[in-house]
Amino acid sequence: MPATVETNYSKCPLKKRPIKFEDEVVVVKKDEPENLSVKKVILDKNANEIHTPSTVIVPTPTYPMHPWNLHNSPYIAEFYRTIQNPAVHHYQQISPMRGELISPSSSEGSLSPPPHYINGRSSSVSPPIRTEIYRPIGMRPSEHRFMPYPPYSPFTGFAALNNHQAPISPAYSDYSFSSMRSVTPESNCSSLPEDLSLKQSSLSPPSSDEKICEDNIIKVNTKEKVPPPRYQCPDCNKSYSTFSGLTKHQQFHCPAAEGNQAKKSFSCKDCDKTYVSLGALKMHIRTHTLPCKCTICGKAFSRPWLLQGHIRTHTGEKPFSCQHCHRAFADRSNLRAHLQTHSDIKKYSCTTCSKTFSRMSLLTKHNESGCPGVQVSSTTPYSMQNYQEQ
DNA sequence: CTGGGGATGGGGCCC
DNA sequence: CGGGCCCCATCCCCA
Repeated sequence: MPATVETNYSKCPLKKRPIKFEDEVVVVKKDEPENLSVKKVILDKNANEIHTPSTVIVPTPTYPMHPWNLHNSPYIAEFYRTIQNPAVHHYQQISPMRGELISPSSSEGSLSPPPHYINGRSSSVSPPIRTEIYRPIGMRPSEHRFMPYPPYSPFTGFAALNNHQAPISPAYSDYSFSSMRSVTPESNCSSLPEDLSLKQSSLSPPSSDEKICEDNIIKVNTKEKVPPPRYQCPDCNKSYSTFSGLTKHQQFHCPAAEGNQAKKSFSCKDCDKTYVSLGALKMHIRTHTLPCKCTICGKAFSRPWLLQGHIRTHTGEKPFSCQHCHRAFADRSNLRAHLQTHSDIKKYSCTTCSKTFSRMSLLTKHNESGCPGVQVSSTTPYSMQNYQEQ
């Protein structure tokens, strides 16, 4: 069967993200010859073409069952099968390209993970197409510890197993490969058997609290906790709990790295606004698309919480009340402005006549309307330097 | 004109 | 990376 490359938008839940399919893996149910239904699962031959470290999506209860939900790694695809078909536990894998059996026909049909995914990175050499069994024989779906919650990265977990190291926590919240870490095996647990596939079951990947011992019993170590990793900036030694935090710091904040790298800018195509991050630009684009619509009056807003505040104008809800006069407000900012009216010391003062104002806008008006001591130019906008905060 | 309330926009930060 | 939240700013309106 020739490899085909297909761009398919129709089944992509995100609609805009094409999925490339290259090969099919045909999986035949092995131990029930009377039921030779061939289960076709479309897999990506070369997972790293789709799963760049930044685009890996971890299975969630929301849509773990669809092979087209970008979870089309062999792992996820097999996971999809086992969950969908609780009766099917045993598989053989047949290469559709060569028509040959590519998995050992061990009675349990489980395989060790392909080296292609070791450490979550693809190797330069493409591996044979293989799939994995996650649930051991006889285990009911409800017992399946690889149910897709909490979020679990099959790449990280199996990568660790394959390296004979303690697996990564399924609950680990940072899915990026850069964040992966490993720990050495516990002393009272020997390293993993050379080939997990020869053992009775290939259990679903344990959490970081668990160790696989030689008897394949997963032991939970409640004492030993892997400390959360810190990501340190090599330039200023500031550390961050997430890799993305460090990246942001390096890109935009690190004074030591100033000038080390070109600062990226992201421009809006609908207007001339430019932003330092894609996220900021995306946020701005919402001000054009206004995706949040009020169901009562139809007015549209750029962000959900803006709509929320607007809906309060319909309902009359005022959750923010002044502790001094108990007057209630629908918006926290307006309460804050109101609180200024209770303060003897006004926050904003004119540097020229020393008159104070509760709000910046009032000081602005004061200057624009002609502070007795200042010459206001009609062409010069009011500058922040014209006032002093108290 | 001034002061204040109401409504909304947008950047930044944290999770 | 996105959502939620916070904070600041601004505009409009009214007393």
